[in-house]
Amino acid sequence: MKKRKPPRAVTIKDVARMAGVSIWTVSRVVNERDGVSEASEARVRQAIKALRYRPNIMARALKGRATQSIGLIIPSIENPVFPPLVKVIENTAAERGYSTVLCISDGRLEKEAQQLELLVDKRVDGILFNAMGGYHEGFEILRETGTPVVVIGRKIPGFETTNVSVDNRLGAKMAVDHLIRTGMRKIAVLLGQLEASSAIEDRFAGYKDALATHEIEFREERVARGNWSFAGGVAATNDLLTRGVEFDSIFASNDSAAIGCIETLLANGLRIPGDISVIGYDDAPVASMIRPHLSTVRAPNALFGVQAVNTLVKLVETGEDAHSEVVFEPELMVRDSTGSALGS
Amino acid sequence: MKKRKPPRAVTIKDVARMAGVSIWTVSRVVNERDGVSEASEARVRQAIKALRYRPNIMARALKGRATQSIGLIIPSIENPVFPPLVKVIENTAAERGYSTVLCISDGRLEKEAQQLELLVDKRVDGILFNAMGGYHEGFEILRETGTPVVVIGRKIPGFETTNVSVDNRLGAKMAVDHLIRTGMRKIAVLLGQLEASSAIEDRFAGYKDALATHEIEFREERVARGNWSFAGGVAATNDLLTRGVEFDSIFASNDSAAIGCIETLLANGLRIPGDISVIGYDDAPVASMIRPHLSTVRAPNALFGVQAVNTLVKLVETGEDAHSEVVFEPELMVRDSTGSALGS
DNA sequence: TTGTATGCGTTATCAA
DNA sequence: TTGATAACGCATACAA
Repeated sequence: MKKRKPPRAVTIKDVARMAGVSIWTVSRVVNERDGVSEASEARVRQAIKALRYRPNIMARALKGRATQSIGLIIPSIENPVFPPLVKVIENTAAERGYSTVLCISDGRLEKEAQQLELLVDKRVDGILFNAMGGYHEGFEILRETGTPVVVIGRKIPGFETTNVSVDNRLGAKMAVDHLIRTGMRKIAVLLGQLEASSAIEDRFAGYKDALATHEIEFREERVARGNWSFAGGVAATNDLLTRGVEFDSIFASNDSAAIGCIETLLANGLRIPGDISVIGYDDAPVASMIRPHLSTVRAPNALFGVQAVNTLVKLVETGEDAHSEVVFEPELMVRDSTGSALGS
Repeated sequence: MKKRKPPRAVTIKDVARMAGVSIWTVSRVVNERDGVSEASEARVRQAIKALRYRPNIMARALKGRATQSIGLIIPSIENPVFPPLVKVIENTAAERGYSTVLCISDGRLEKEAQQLELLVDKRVDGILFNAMGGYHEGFEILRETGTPVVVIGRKIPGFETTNVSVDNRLGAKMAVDHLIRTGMRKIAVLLGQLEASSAIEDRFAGYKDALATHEIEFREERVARGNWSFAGGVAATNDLLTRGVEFDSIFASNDSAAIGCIETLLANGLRIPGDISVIGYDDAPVASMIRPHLSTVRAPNALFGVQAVNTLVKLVETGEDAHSEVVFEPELMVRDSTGSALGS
């Protein structure tokens, strides 16, 4: 069992010694600040290369400078909306010179709080927080330590921060409006568990908005709740079916559930959209992979992620404490799981 | 533009002062080492709580102790195999007390090297490296600095490390064997781009193995290459179709491509598995969401991720430099896109 | 233009 | 059982 050779020991001192200058000079060169003669600079650079010197980020951070890393908290990575978001965030952050510490909260409030604390301890320069929407007293650590945070995807009621979100309520209304435009009237809705995420309730509200706009009566029996997942969609649809609820279309509040829903309807011999129209939410990549191609609502994830990172970086680098808010509008994606608009 | 209040300033000194002891005592208490009287300990704990003291990890790291974080490099997060892997890795790492710095390499060798360097600079305690399989001289930084690394998913030829991988060649052979057992003989294969990943070539080799075992002639014309993605699957299948190649089944070397393939076949009026059998690889969640449910090969991702983290943590904590190797066996998942076995 | 000395928050050494 | 003090590697105020 040979041991690894001890971790690198070449410090700024070694470079200074080799270049025959003081550490002050080396420091200036490394940080690309002027005040160093060209001759010295050249010698320092040479020494740096020869010694393969790399500055110790810990020591820098200890001196009060930034760690050049941000934290990212998301509830899940298996929900297909998140991978594209994570990708664009990691990418944008990297371009801006920050690395990304990933935390997955499983949508549990205490875990969110605990991860927030962890990230603060790790001295990340800022945090991108895709919260479930609930408030936890542990969140106050952000205030106490002054750690910049941008809450993404939705807002946390009662906890004022900078926000970058998508209008879930509007998106849901757009989806249901579309169903109504294609002649549907008996519209069932698939929701996630009550306590899961505030986004769910926003989408529920949008559903009701659409109904109200078109003066369609809301019926509690047309609401089915399950997990926000494929299995949840299957279960909720079966529930609808076995309860003998009358419906001509379904608004599933996320794509995974919508796909489970479609699967179940097809398994029951129903045609889509012939017998039942189905519309999802999120426009996950799968949406255009399944048959029939799923009509859905797209959140502008790329824009969204870039905006979130840029907003956070601005907060970090200016040291400001402004509570701005950006709300993106979703976009309706009409594909094959819903009929075409009537008349009009 | 109000500025944020300056970051927390409560240090070990403040605690010592408040508790009326020296920093030595506080340090011992914080690190749960003995040699402190109960009376002192109680006072210190009280002060810690009152002051909301939290140790500065940077200072600790500077003193040579670990950063309690690991780096994770993956080529993509949008390929559906990775989210479950990332999840289990983040989770296991967190349980072991490590946070995860995520880097997405886009499958580019230079980016892999650059991210390796970044992670080393960030002083992560170890790196989980899902490499594309190619070698880059930048990898040597791991050697130079003695940073523990576990290469996961596949091996890097010519770069000896600790490895946790899945036998891609065997998995591919299992898939094609299954096709053959169900009576198929004219088996086409969908591959990713040549330079993309060594896993692709391993799976290609497994395909040839199966053919050879059953004394079926290998025909170059039955090979189609595209991106390892839905779009790639569509393109490759169209290629096969327009070239008029004869085939009774397709082995798509990943699930996304398989789904693109199925989409294309169905769009061309072919029945699955009636006319053409299709088998994928990876058992991504989508595999069981589409119709027909996709037969595929599953890599034991959960086990795999746990094993990878544990192996890395062991390397980190023991300081050993052993080059072990663990190879997991894949599992055949027979679903509805292939026929049932004949005779036997 | 360059060097010296100090401090950042910890842990570890060595006395007391 | 404790305390004072020296590193750790770097940035910087102050001197030269």
